Amino acid sequence: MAELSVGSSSRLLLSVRYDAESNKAQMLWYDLESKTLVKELDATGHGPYCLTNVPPNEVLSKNWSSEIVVKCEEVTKWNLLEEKEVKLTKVIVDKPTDVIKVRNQLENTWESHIKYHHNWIYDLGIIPGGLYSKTENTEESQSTLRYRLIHDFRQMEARLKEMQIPQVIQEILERYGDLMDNYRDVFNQPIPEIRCAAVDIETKYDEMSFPSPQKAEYPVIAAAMATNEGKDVVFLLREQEGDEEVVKQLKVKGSLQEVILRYFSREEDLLKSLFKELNEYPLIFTFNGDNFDFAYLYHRAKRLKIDHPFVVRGAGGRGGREYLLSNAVHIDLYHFFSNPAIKTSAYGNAYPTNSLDDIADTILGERKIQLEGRIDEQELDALAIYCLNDAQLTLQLALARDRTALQLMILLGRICKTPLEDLNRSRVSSWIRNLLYFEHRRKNYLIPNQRDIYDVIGRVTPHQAMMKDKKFKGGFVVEPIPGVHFNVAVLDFASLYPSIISAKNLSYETILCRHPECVNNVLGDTEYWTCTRRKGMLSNLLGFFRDVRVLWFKQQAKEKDNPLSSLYQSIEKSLKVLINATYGVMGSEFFPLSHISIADGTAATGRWAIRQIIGKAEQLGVRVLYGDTDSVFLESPTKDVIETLIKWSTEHLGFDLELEKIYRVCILSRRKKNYLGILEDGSYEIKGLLGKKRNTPPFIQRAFQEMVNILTDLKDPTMLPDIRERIKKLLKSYYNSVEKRRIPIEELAIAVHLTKNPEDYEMETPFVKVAKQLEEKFGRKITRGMIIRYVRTNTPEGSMAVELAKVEDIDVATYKTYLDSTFEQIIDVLGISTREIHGQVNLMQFFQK
DNA sequence: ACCTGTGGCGAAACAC
DNA sequence: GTGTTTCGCCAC
Repeated sequence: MAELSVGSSSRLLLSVRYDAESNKAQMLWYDLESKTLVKELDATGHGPYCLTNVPPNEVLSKNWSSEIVVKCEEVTKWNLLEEKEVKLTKVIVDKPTDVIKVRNQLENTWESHIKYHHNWIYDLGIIPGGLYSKTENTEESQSTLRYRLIHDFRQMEARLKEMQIPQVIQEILERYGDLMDNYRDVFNQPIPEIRCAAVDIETKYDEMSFPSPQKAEYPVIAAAMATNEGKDVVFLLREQEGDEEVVKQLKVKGSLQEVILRYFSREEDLLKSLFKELNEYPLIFTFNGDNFDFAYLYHRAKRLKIDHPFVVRGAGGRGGREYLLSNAVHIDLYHFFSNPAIKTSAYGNAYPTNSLDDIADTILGERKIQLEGRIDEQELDALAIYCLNDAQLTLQLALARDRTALQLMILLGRICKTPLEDLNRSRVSSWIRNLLYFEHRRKNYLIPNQRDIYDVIGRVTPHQAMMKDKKFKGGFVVEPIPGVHFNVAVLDFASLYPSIISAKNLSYETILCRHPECVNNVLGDTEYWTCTRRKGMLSNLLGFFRDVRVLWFKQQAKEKDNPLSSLYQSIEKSLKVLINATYGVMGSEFFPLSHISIADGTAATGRWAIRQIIGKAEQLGVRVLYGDTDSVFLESPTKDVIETLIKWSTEHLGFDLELEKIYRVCILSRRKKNYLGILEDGSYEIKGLLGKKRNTPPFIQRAFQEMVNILTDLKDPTMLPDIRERIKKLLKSYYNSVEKRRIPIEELAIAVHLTKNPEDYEMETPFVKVAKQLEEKFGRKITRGMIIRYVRTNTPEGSMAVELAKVEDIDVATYKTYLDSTFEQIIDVLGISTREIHGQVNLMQFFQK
């Protein structure tokens, strides 16, 4: 990254907040020269406001309880829904909370629900995470920001010239000229090195319960700070001796590391020293700091009556509080890594739980240190190593693989105009909302209330009778043709839903529009139509993101010698996250800029498209064996057929169909969303089958794996009898092991991820019973997010926690039925019955005799 | 205050 | 007994 040119007078906008003390928006800059945090208050005189259709004099003549209305201004906005200019009153108030008071007094208000610091960003057109430099001209600084975005797309432009094939980009530029102009600043700014640190603490605790951050009744015994400057500090409580700082070589992760150890006899001094050190770094990472470490430190400091560096935001409750730092930006990586959009789109759902241990294992290949005995009874060195290791893992999570996580956060922040502090704590719907709000403000469009959208479009009844607790119908799943199929081609539509939204011009202001001529522009065979007169904002943005990602960033990211490769990989991933989530948020009742018809119409068009392909394939004489939402599985199609289908799709449907893969062997059971596909090179894909699920006992997973290994030898139908015999033999030995109780307890464990606290379940399932048993027996609080491991037993309760059960307790019959159902999904297709394995003859053999 | 969606399978409890 | 509901986990 060093070669990227950024002047030393540049600053990176780490975050924007509302500062209650000054009643102003506050910028938190990272100064590239001094490498420190610089705070700056808004100097443009911007104030909180909302819009209303009540005329200014009427607003002013209302009997406001105090001096909350500063002034009223007439403003003109474009109403996208109504397609007309509207004159509104901008009611400017003193404090952000006054907006609520105004909203409660006036019948119609707009934009009153937007957080003040977000509103400030939209109004000033600021890019959070962007690189800025101070402007020379201070004349204009009274009313505008004193910074200018650094335009640094020289690299990209040079590259375009060098390649001499800018046609693709040229096409994008022409189609999305306005967006391209506005987003290339966002896409082409480098991400400079930022000084940062990660923090972790340990406390004393009670026999019975996990330390409560709100009570903070036990002393902090250790804190560790790992930095990206090679400086690691551990703060330790050592009551008997005097305070001391030593530099010591400690063995962390198998290697000797130089660590600064600070010993304190008083906890107050430990905390003061930690807080002072926290001030030295502009960017601080924690793993679960909002829910534990920083919450604990905050309450502990209050209890001990010492100054603390925290700024607490949020009301508490289920959403929890946010513990910001007054002189740094606090990023809680737990929020980021547990965010479903990040988890699935950026990390491919790779980590099994959202614990530091599992995420570190998946991303870094390293785990937490396993301690023997209680944390608060360790030798001081062992405690220091344990605590420091957690802090180092946290830092590595943010910085590993070319700073992937940090880059993703900064880029998503830039694209979605969301400050880092908010981005890392909020979900994808907030990001997309902020992005769309910013675009509205940029174009002077009125941001509608959700009610306005429903008033104008009307309350359509989603397309067909719905299943209960579903708002609309989703994808179409083809009834599979069970059997062992050879040479199966899988064709699928490239990002179908985003393509539909883009190609069919779906957006809240274009769907079911009121122009008479648009009524004929229907979506597939649905009742919906979209506008032919104007381009929808959502559709345009999504199309732009998709095209620029596929045509530019994905291509460029592949080139290893490209200095922008790492940045472009992160941009490509950021765009993927947003593209993948857009259809989902459109179907969410909480998303303010949506109407149910957008999601319903998208899914309906998807069903139409896949049915068209199925019809065409059959017309070409090819059997469709299976398909799900955007894919079709074709039985031994010729190259010609595949090419014809792909061409036909582009020409007649307007969607790109692709040959995804060819399975040498594809085993389809009678179940949907369950199959095994073996590719030409012998690698395979298991989808949906029980043998792959995380809550299947390990020994069954292993047995299933062995069966799959046998199946990968399968090349043609003549080999089936041999394969059958090998599988029968394998399964018999597994049933035998279960019967003889030769499987270790650990291998029999069923692992279930709790989605609620045990007391909140309506049904007393085995895992709920076990969770409650564990709470009673060990006095350990079991909470949502934890994993319960249990085995099925002969005891009256029917199940037992793994750590309590013995081999004799195991209910052999239950495990045999588990084996049955896991294997039945594959073997009945092969012509083997479970009864046959159990030593009984099946019907076919009976008649053959 | 916060929150992407629907379709589908299997285990087990619950309702009758 | 059966049918329905709740729950977790997965496909897309």
